[in-house]
Amino acid sequence: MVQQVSCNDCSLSSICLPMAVSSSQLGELEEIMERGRPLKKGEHLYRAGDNFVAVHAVRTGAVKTYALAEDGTEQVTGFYLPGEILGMEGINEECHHSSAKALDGATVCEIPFSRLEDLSQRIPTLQHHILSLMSKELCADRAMHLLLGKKSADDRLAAFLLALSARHQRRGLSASRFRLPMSRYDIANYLGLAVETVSRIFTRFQQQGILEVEGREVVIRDRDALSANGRIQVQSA
Amino acid sequence: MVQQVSCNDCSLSSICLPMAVSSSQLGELEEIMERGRPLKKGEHLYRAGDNFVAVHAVRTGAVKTYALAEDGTEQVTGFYLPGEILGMEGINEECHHSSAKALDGATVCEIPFSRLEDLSQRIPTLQHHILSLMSKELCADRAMHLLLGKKSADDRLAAFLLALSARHQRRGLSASRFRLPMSRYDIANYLGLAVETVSRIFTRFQQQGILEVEGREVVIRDRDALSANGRIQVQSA
DNA sequence: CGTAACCTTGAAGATTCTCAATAAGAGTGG
DNA sequence: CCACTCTTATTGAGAATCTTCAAGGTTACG
Repeated sequence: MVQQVSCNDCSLSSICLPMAVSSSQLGELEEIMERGRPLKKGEHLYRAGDNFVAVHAVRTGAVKTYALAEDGTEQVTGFYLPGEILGMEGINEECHHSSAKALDGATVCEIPFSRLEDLSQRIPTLQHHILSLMSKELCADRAMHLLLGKKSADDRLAAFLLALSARHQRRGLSASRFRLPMSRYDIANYLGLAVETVSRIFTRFQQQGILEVEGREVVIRDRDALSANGRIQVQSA
Repeated sequence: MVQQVSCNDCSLSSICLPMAVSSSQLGELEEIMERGRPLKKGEHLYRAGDNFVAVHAVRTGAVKTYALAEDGTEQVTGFYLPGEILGMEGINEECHHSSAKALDGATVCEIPFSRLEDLSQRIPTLQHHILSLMSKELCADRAMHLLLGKKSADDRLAAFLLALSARHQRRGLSASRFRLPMSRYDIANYLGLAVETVSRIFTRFQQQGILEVEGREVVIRDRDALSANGRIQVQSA
């Protein structure tokens, strides 16, 4: 039932793992990964506590990762779009520390980690790419730390939308018009805000002509104004 | 001027990079690293924008990392204690995305990254250890995301102190009595709070008999009460 | 010993949250 | 295909945590 599409035929190959290996070595990578595993909306890719055996590349759809606080409340820790790799937080301890769940439907490629490690041992560019990927996640986490620690609700939502926009563009899609794969609840949760706050800001951004919003469809009409959130914290005196 | 102390003689070897290599391979690791570089209080180890050439292991003292927002305000993103490795967020892009500065005095070992990568290519356990280290940082970042997104000021400070306590214990030091290497300002900044808030909570924790605080000296008197912050968010109905 | 950085405490103010109610949408089953 | 329900989204008003502003006190260090 799993579609055995070659990485070569995948539109994401240029931004996904294959970008790190030469075409002659691609076969080795393809050999270890299981491609095209389909997930229904809400289905788990893995749960916190599961044995860590593989990292995953999103092929279609979107996936969110989340952790549960001691009191059972959920904290969304990330959203993953096509071409992006998730699950690397499990390497240490060999079990997952968060859960991953499909938003809408999704398909993912599964890459057994121990075999990926072996392969990295033989392919320096692959080793470097994996370190690089993790480093990029660290950078994103630091940016998130700043966002949550210092920025207003407006700034957080603006930054979130701009980041999504950039990730769409990376895939060759429109940077100014896209569909949010996640609910307002997930956005709010991710940004450390209440749903109501997020909803109000969407409304206000629309009134200000910064966005056009219709449900989960978003059009960025004034990118500069959106970027201004967060930049002009204090008008230089 | 640089002390050439062998990793073998370093009390941190069991929790630092050497733990990932066999004693026969330790020489190779020691060969590439520069040991014991001393830093004065406030001195930078690297700055955002610097070329990324090496990761650093703290040997003595403490180091903080921080990023600057567009408006120039600082966001402290981490504190690093002896035996801990910092700087890996620079791998991607080959330049540092944050700055690192010594709190009090500190000494650090510098490990040129390209040579560490080469070495990892030949020593599987080292490769795994580095991935593991980064994975651990990712986990910590996710925990931070939860802390900043969902937890009260009390919970944040409590979690911070407990984490510090655990890191002290890991080095064989007292888990209940230690000195904070950073200022209230840095703590507040790191936790996304105002200094005044942190100061007030220290005072209150002391009044409640949870802590004894005298300047930067802290004694944890009631660990359970401290852990309770964050656990008992909602008393189960 | 003086200056500067750091820390504490109080009171007012603000952003964001919670509570509450309504509306819109998606999925389900008769 | 429509009624029903559950989830998702929007909007308003009051409440709360935390921040900002202000001032005094303490510690560190040249």
